Amino acid sequence: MSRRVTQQDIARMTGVSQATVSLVLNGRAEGDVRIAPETRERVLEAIRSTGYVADPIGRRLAARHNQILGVFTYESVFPAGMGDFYHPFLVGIEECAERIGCDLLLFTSAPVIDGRRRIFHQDNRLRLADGCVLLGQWLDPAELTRLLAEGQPFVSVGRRDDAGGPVPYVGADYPGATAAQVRAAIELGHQRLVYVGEGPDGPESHADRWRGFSAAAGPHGSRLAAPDLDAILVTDSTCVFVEEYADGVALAAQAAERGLRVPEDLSFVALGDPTRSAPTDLDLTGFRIPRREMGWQAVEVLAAILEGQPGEQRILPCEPVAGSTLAVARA
Amino acid sequence: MSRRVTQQDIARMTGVSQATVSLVLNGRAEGDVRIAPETRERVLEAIRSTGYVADPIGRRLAARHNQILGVFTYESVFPAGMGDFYHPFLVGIEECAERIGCDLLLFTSAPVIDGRRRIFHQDNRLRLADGCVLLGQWLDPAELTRLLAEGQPFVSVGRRDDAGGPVPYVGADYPGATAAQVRAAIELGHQRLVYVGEGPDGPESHADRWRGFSAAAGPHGSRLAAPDLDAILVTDSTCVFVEEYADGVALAAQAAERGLRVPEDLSFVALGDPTRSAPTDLDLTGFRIPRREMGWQAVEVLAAILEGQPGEQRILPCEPVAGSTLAVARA
DNA sequence: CTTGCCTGCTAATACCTATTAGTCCTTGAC
DNA sequence: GTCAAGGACTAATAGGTATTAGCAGGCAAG
Repeated sequence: MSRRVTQQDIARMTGVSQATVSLVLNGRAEGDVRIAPETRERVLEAIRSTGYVADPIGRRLAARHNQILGVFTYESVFPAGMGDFYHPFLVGIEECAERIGCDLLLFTSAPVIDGRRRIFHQDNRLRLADGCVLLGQWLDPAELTRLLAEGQPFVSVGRRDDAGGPVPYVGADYPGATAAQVRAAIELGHQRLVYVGEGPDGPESHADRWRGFSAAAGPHGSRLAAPDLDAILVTDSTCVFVEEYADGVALAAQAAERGLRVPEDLSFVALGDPTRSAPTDLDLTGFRIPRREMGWQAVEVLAAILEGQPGEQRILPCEPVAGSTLAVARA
Repeated sequence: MSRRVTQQDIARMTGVSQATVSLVLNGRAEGDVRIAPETRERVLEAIRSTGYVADPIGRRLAARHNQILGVFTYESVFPAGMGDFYHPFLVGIEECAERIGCDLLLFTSAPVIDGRRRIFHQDNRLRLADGCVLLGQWLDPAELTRLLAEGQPFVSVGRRDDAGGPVPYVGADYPGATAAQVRAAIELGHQRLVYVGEGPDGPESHADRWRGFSAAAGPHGSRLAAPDLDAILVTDSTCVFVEEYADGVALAAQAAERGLRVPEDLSFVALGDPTRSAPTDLDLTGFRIPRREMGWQAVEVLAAILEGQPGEQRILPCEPVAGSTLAVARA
């Protein structure tokens, strides 16, 4: 359990200074500082024989960066109950981090207050990482504002409204993807469309879907906050657009129970992948969120920020899913 | 983008020394060092107004620990192809880390050489964390030996053979769980049992299964390295024990194609959960690896090591799964 | 012999916090 | 008036690395 080997030790062993060891290690022999080849060899030999490796902490302290990217999630990082919705994001994040040679720090220690994690608290550890990726449906605007103000390098996965300035993000084109689905429905003859979900009252991702829906549906569209089949039937709609995949599954099942055929009597479109697990063999029409790609690109954008470039805002397209729950409107 | 606030800044603002700021922050006013309440208040006020938070790097350098646990996996941390076999371990690790207030550092940057990650390489970053959890079917014994020799605090998820000393681990009772399945089969009248897999030639987890199998089956048991149905039929066995769940699924399908009824003509027992994804509606008899619990307890053991206690070796029981592929032996 | 330049290195410092030894001041006891 | 006993701090240091300014010695040109 002997003390760890340091540059100082190597220096003493080879009769040079600690600075020389550092220089040899970093191959900084080009330019203004020179090391004689035989000295270099002696030092390298000592390093080899002791198995010395630089302490990343010291490195970080001196160099001000340490190739660590933080990942902050407002829910559990490894989702148990969320139907693995976040998993693909993490896969993308990991892949890109690996490619650029960064480690990932999961802020699991952030205390959970009122059911969600908080970034800022008395023992804020964000600075441990060079920068960080934020993941979650809803991010506290106050915390975003503060991150921005402090110049903390970060990127949000998912579009965010300005928070005292533009927020760097990699989002999905919910408005475009939603509008495309609405147009498809209209072309199939649907005259009355209903949107089920929080829409403008929800987080950005929900508001975006609603924007796309209302722009494309115009006067043909209406909205219900709760997944209530009776209320839907009252609107006399023929096509239901659900924010939450699981709501779609549940509503379709209810409709079937009442003798309505899906999709002949009532069509369903899901605006994205399931965030809650929804065991079913129903294959809802809708679109796929490019989650892995979003994770990957978020790291890409973060890396660019860390190199001094301005924070980007990217929107990625969603891939349509044909599914089996959208049909020609009933007569 | 101003420089980060340090204790020095707070000290200058309030006209005290950096040491005083540190003392106030750490509430060390008890015992031998005292701070006047009004000074304390001034400092706290400055901290509040600037939003100062301690830099974890400085902390780590000075205090020698930083509440970070490393997670090293020989494969991807977020498994894409592994059928999510590792996911439950990570869930357990995260839960326990959260409980004890630690962050998790995923060593995604470790370079992949010959298809697997290496712990030791020119830029070893293990020291970044207080200790680390090792995850993977096969861990390089040379690396384990070195970790042990260097006194690096670590815990393996999964039993490991000694590597120049006992390795701290949290493993599953594969011998016991396997033996129980064998005894169950024997009680159902099976006379010839065959084990399909690497067994003694594989990693510890496979060798353990084989040990349990051969001890319980005695002369009734034999082993085949490859999942080859013809070879199995040649042995005239009535019950097949597969190391890999996916092999069991494939073999059962082949058997069915040849007109053999499963389990009436041929029984199958899977020795653990699927490591490769195996889409099927077949519910193999066997046992469940307590993966979440193993992850959780690994962190527990690591935490104990970090507090100076000796590294433990724990073996957790596996829960039997009744399934539908084990029946009374054919006459 | 001076000047200047080059080579090969080292001393010093910065980075940020935690801890310990010690200093200065006030107050109370004798 | 002296001494002791706290109280309230601060100075100094450690911890490991990267960087920069600078120094000693040798050599060539003038």
